[in-house]
Amino acid sequence: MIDREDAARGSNVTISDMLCFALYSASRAAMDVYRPLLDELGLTYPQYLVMMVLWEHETCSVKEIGQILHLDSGTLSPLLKRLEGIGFISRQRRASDERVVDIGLTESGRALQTQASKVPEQISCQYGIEFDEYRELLSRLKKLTNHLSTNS
Amino acid sequence: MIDREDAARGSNVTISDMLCFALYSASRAAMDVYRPLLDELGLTYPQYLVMMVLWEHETCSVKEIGQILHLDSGTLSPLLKRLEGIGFISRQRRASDERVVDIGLTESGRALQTQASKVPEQISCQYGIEFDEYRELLSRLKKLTNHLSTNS
DNA sequence: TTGCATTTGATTGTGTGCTATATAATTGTA
DNA sequence: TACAATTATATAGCACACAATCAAATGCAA
Repeated sequence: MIDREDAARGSNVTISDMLCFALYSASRAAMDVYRPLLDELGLTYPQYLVMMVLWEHETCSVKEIGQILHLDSGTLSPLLKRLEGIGFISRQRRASDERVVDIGLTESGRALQTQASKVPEQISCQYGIEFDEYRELLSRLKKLTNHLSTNS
Repeated sequence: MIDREDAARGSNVTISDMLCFALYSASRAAMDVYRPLLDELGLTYPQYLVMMVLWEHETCSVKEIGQILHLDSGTLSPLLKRLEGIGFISRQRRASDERVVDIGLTESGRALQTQASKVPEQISCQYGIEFDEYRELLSRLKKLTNHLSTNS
């Protein structure tokens, strides 16, 4: 927990001291690195995330995708519609439970994985950090996110 | 730099391995913690950031705010207009260089700082990490952002 | 002095991401 | 069996965030 004294000097906290702002900036900077590579695939970053989920799982419900990516249906429904419109996914109601919409890959969507498989290696050399540090940072971020998401 | 072998197995990279996704999730989780507190101030998170800049600097040009927050004028212009509409800031063209718009605080905007000064202390106990770790993470994130922003 | 290059901010269009709400379907309880 | 509670998804509205473009103003070189 942050030092009580530091917190007490709340009005002296500047933007540089804010972990939230550092996360916000780092997140956008990382997405900036992805953007040109994803532009070549015809995807935005959130669309790429959904494709990553489907390349890994082949088929998911909207709810499952939402749980994996921490996105709610208000965000996912229009996003999935756009991906369907582009032709990378298919959407269909589950016969056994018509509340559920199953999301699957089309042939185009599957084929895109070949090109997309180059993205991680293209990205990895741009982070400029050693693999150990990458793993350490990844681990701390996951822990932080889990904590923030469950302690509200 | 990430291990070449790991990068070569690019198609085996899952979302859990992605630093970018970890940043994206952590950023949104952190903003989720701010939201109820900022709702009480009548501010969104990006608006709060702008107010933080102005509480620190009193007056800034649009360009300066953009540089501090890494936001461009396409994002800032409507955001500042909304803050002006709420009555927390004023906008006015600089007489000596009419390309520049100076952003200042109104009395309401200044007064808001008193309430807002409680936010950091309210937030700090929710991160669930020791102060040393907070500082360490902050430092690594800044380094990463600087690296990503300058090596493209 | 003039004209081109550059800078600053604004606008438009698009894609999220969040909140609130609506609709339809399933589950659970009396 | 019937109805209330719950679940899943979709829609609407709003606030960004980015790209592209435009207009106005300033700076600089010839």
